[in-house]
Amino acid sequence: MTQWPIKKTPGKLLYKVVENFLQEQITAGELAPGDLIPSEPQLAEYLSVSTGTVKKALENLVHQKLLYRHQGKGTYVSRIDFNNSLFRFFSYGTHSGNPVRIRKQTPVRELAIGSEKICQRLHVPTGTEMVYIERVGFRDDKAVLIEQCWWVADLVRGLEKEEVHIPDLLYAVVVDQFDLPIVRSEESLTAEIADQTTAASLGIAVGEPLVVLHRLTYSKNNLPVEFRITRGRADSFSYRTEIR
Amino acid sequence: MTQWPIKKTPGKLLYKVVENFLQEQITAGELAPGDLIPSEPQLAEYLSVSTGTVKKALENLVHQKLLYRHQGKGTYVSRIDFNNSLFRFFSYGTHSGNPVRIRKQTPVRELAIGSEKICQRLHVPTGTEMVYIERVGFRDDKAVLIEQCWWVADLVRGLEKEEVHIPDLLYAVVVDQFDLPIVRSEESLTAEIADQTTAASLGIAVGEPLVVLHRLTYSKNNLPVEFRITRGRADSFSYRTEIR
DNA sequence: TAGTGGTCTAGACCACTCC
DNA sequence: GAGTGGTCTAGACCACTAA
Repeated sequence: MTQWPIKKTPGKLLYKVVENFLQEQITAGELAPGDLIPSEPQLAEYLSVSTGTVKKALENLVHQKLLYRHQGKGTYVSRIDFNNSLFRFFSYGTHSGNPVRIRKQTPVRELAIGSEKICQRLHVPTGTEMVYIERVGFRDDKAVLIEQCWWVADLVRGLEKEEVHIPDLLYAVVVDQFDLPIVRSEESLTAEIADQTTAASLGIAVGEPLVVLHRLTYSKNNLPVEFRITRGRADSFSYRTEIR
Repeated sequence: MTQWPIKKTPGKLLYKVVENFLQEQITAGELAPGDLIPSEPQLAEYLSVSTGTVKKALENLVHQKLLYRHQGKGTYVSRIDFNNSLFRFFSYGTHSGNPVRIRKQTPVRELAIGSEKICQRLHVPTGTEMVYIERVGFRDDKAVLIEQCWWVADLVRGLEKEEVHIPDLLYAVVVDQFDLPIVRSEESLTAEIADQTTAASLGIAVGEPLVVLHRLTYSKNNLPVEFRITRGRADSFSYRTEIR
């Protein structure tokens, strides 16, 4: 974080002012995921408020998962955690609820022109060039899910090339090799039945139920960078919540 | 709340002691949904801690949605809110995201013996008597979802009778007529394809995708009282979240 | 007007981390 | 030992609600 512009209170809540200030720094990319932010007394000094007010603001941001804190170390900007994806509710065999490792292959990676629908999702003009990636997830050598990913090509030039190794977590490459910080994702879940090609890839019958996850991933400044559709067998999916 | 046993600090966090104390009062039913609890200074006095500590405990419980507060009035025990059900992500026609009113009919209500599976879910011996209720949900005179409900018969004697009017929210009857407070529910979501009977009831083809919701509802003292399976058309369901 | 929760401050003391 | 966040206290002041 370059410099800390001192905000004063107009008629707003002080702790909200502190929250908004930090939130803007984060979404704008001034504070990047993993960064250490100034300590409570420092923030209090800079912003001319008491440490109690800073503490309240930080507690709220921690609750929103934008920050995390370590006693004795400091306060850090959170990294996105894809373990929070709805897709971790696929168990694929064991219903124990324990996380299951899915090995991934990448049979298709190529440059392509984005369809109207895909381009709309990514907020780019229809016909924009994309890197299209298709991945298959295996558990115990059995294909259990299929991902289709569209990346805005200008942001990840060369991702389509065979030389670039893609690990299980695709986002790791993008962050490391293309300097494209991944900040957050929006997901939506629904159900479909398997069509001919999906069924063939997953080794199931046409008409079997699938759980379908749409994911739109953003970089800093709310810039959409990837749209992804993941389809998996429904028979081992269950998402749990509690109502109060 | 009858009497307030004064808790002292062993070596635990004070605000956790206050939280646990209130939480126990609530799950045990000493404090019922809708009740007004003592004020901050009163709790601080009774429990021999500062108001700041009480405030922190209450804030945590508010965040857990066990309590809610009104400035100038007081702090209350929350009532369960079924609008938080995963099922409100059915839109049935409009994808606007606005809540849509589903009118309900109750074609089947009878006493029945619970199957092994149902009884296990409700933690009662296999063969326990149940009130079985089947409901159909309509939107614009089109059947869009089907609910099957199993209630432990001993807790709702007479619910199977035609004389008992059942409104759209079944739980209202149970709370009002049978003095059975509803405290919380656990839900799990998955997908299936429509079988013969379900397809017939919903007026769709066999093999169409369904979203299936299992719900286990509890009264006070963590007593399971109802198990429910709801099936609805998948084509207008989508559940959204955000990852950070 | 009295009582409630909501905001904000000031400061003591502790536990943890790093040097 | 210095710096960090975590807990706990004490109290001032404000905004809202009710009688």
